[in-house]
Amino acid sequence: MIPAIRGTHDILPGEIERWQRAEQVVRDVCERYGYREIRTPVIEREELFAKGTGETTDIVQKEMYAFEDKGGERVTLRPEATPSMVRAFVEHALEQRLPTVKIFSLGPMFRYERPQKGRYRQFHQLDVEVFGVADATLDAEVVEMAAALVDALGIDDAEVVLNSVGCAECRPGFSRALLAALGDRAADLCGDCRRRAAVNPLRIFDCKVPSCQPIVDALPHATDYLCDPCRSHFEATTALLKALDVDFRVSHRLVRGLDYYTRTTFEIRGGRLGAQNALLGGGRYDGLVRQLGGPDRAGIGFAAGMERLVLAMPEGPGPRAPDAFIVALGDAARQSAHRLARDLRRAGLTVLIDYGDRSMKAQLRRANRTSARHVLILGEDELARASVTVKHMASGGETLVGRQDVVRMLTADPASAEQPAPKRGLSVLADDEPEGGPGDVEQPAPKRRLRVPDTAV
RNA sequence: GUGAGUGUAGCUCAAUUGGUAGAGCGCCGGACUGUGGCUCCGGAGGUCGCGGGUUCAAUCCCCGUCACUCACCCCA
Repeated sequence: MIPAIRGTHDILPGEIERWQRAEQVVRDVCERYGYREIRTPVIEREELFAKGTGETTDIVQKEMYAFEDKGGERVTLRPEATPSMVRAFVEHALEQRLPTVKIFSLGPMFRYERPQKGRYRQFHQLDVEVFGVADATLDAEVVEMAAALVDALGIDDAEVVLNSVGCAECRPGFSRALLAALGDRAADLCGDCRRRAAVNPLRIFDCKVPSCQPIVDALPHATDYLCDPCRSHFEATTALLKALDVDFRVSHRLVRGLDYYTRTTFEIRGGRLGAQNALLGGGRYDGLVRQLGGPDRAGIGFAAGMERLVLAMPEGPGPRAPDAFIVALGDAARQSAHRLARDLRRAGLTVLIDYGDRSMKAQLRRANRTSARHVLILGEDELARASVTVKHMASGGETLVGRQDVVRMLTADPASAEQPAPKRGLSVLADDEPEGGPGDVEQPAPKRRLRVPDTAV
């Protein structure tokens, strides 16, 4: 056997249903907030992340799948989405095409890290970005949307954490204040923290080493060192968030690991996730577009870890039960059975059938395992009478139905009659008959509701 | 990159103080010549992660290695 690459994983039937549910919710929420989907390549120039994500970050320094391609180009599998989104925004002048540039993307990211719970080498992110809007009302809306997303996924033990890390004007002052406050206690910090103090003092707040905690607790807070514009931006953000009834906690210890963040940063943390408890994280990055060679435009967004969202989501329904399972007995019946399957499928039903010459018992056992609502038995008797035995699995009841009436009988069940609108493009052959087939005693489970696209703008 | 724990049937796990392995679930079949789910009976399925060492003999002991899990780190 050739096993999967470390840190990658297959999403199998049984688990994929959760993913599909998560992706559906994600798309719905994004659409409701006015975001348009874009898809960017998983491979980019290495330079994009060196400049975008930041040369000093661990992501760029040691986690990228970077290599030289056959043309001698330095390329890399993307470790995160934001720089690609910025690139696409600039490269296609999206601000000329969209009224407001609110875009989202869903796809795999790659980081060479040691796998653990909620962390993989190939993982998937939802990425949400807005370009060209500097106003604090957007900061609040983005955070509120992130909270709404988590809520819509049914994750109820999540916590919104907020902070402001200032801007290019005021952050250097804060860094100096940090170092000053540290003073000679810097020597008592752990090795990592001493390294952070030299490279990126803000990250000292991230430390979990117990011996560092008293020192870190005594450090000044970023929000006390904001310049006037940053302060009022933060105040406006928190005020609107309160007005929007978003529960959040301001934590001066929330510092994000990427270099480009300015002003608002936030994170949503969830339970049952182990150490990697950040469901999503993001913030404002007003200098990034320009830094990547674009116009001077504000930016804000967040990325959510799909694996983590799926992990934190409550259990949902399993796969949809098939409408029918066809049992064919004998070679003569088998061809007819496949024609019946085709006709029912054309009418929009989910229909399964067994293959090969298996006993009736074996076929029924398989039918039972698929939770099919009906079993359609087609043997020599039925063939001779041009009919089909329709067995309702839940009750065990059977009726002999004329071959030409089977489609109508199964499509006319009361549950699907409740939803007359859907099945776009499928009903070519189906409902040319009047409603209400032959008296149908069966009471099948209701069909899953089809989603009606929200066309409101 | 560091640390700890774990690798035995498709899945969840036993056992052997060193004598080459079992259960439950699942799968296939039978009891029921064309009727599932329950029950009973039978069957298939294992390089005991991989490599080396010690030994008459290793799934068990030793060394190495790989993988998985969790944590550090980092981050979604």
